[in-house]
Amino acid sequence: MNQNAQVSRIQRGKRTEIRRENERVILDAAERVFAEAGYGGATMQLIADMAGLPKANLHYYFPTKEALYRQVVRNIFEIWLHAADTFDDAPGPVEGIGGYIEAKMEISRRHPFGSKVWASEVMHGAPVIQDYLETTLRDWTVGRMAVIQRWVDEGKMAPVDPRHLLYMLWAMTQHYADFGHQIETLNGGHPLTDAQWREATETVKSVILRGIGVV
Amino acid sequence: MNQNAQVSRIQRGKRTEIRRENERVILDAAERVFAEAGYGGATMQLIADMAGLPKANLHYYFPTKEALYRQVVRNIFEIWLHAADTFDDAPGPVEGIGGYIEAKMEISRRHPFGSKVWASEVMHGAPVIQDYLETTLRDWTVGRMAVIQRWVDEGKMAPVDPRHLLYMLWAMTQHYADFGHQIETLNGGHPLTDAQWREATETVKSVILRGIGVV
DNA sequence: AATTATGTTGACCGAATGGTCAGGTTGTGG
DNA sequence: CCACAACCTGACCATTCGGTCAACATAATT
Repeated sequence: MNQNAQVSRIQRGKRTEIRRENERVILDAAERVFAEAGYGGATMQLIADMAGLPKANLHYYFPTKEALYRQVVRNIFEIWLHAADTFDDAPGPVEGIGGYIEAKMEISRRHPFGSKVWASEVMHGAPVIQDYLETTLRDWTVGRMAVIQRWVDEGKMAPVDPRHLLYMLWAMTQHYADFGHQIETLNGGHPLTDAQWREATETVKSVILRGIGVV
Repeated sequence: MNQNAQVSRIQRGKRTEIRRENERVILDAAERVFAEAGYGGATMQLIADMAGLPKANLHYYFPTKEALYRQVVRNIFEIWLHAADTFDDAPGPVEGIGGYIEAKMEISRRHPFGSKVWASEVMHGAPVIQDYLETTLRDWTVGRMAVIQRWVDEGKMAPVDPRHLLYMLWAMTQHYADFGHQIETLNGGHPLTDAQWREATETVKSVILRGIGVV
């Protein structure tokens, strides 16, 4: 019975499980190495070492360095998009934008490597995910801009350009991940504590919400 | 006489002039290539091609790739620091912070490559300019935080955490350089026009200044 | 138990990269 | 005009990198 319980919970064939686990380990290691060294600076050997696997094994699961990188970037992009769920059902800018800031700050904290990979990719001209920018991200942006514009029209917030407001939100929240090293250095070399993260989030929220004329 | 005029204006010895000019050309090309490809992705050959010089000539002026990179980063850092001159003699937050935003937005526009190199360097853990972060930047930051805190104490602005306010300013202004490609893509593939840059600057300024309780 | 499909890995390869160097050219000071 | 110094560069080298492959090990299937 013990065996059955295990099988039904996790093991749907050991093969699939091995594959799932190895892909996860490799992707985690790759995300970190790509973030710390950049695409050009990252080597398959380094990723392999961090994953605890021989290099040839990486090429068994991901045919090329670019394919591996592509998968890492797409994973981040998914997380990134879902942060906007808070936007959709919000009755007004206080909950919508305030919640979005909180969600994105949380992502910066939980996924600093992914955020850096994304930033690096965009900074280098988005060679891999240009199509995503032109389709998914574009649609997403247009949709949220419409929501913000509606709030403006309904007098729920000051008449702020929705596009640049979105850019400001992205910039500030991602800054805490992408420039985390600089922030840490200016914090005496220590990572931000729980309280400091809360402080940062609250400061951003209060300045922005007051800045768009709510509260 | 024509010869004398030229000599007195630019040529203080042709040798020094050649050196100055070549170093400038190399540094410009390097800044661009490092920004677009990252440190690891940049090659001396690529920089040489962009500078229109043979690769061996680069090594004559800059012994190693790292030395060249180091010089590029330091040049950016200098520009970056000078943007805060507006801070010093300002009577209050409207002029001080408003002027700082304008100055940094202008830098993002004029030196997009440099900004990206800086961002890349910090994102990768500042391997080259860590000492600068710990000394120059730290002192700079402490100084400006004091100015902001004084404005708060004098009741000239809302009680906003100076440190996080500075981070917000850096984040938003640099975003327009570092994520310029994303912004351009979302702008239909066209670079921001003069009017759009003004719009961006004004939006950032108005939201922030209102957000810190002035105007 | 035998056969097949999937996973594993050390050894290897061609290409590219950072850097060197010898032998040249050009400017400069005497 | 000469000699020295600064500048220039094609050819070259050692190293490293992404990627391949053959041989092997393990799991699934019949």
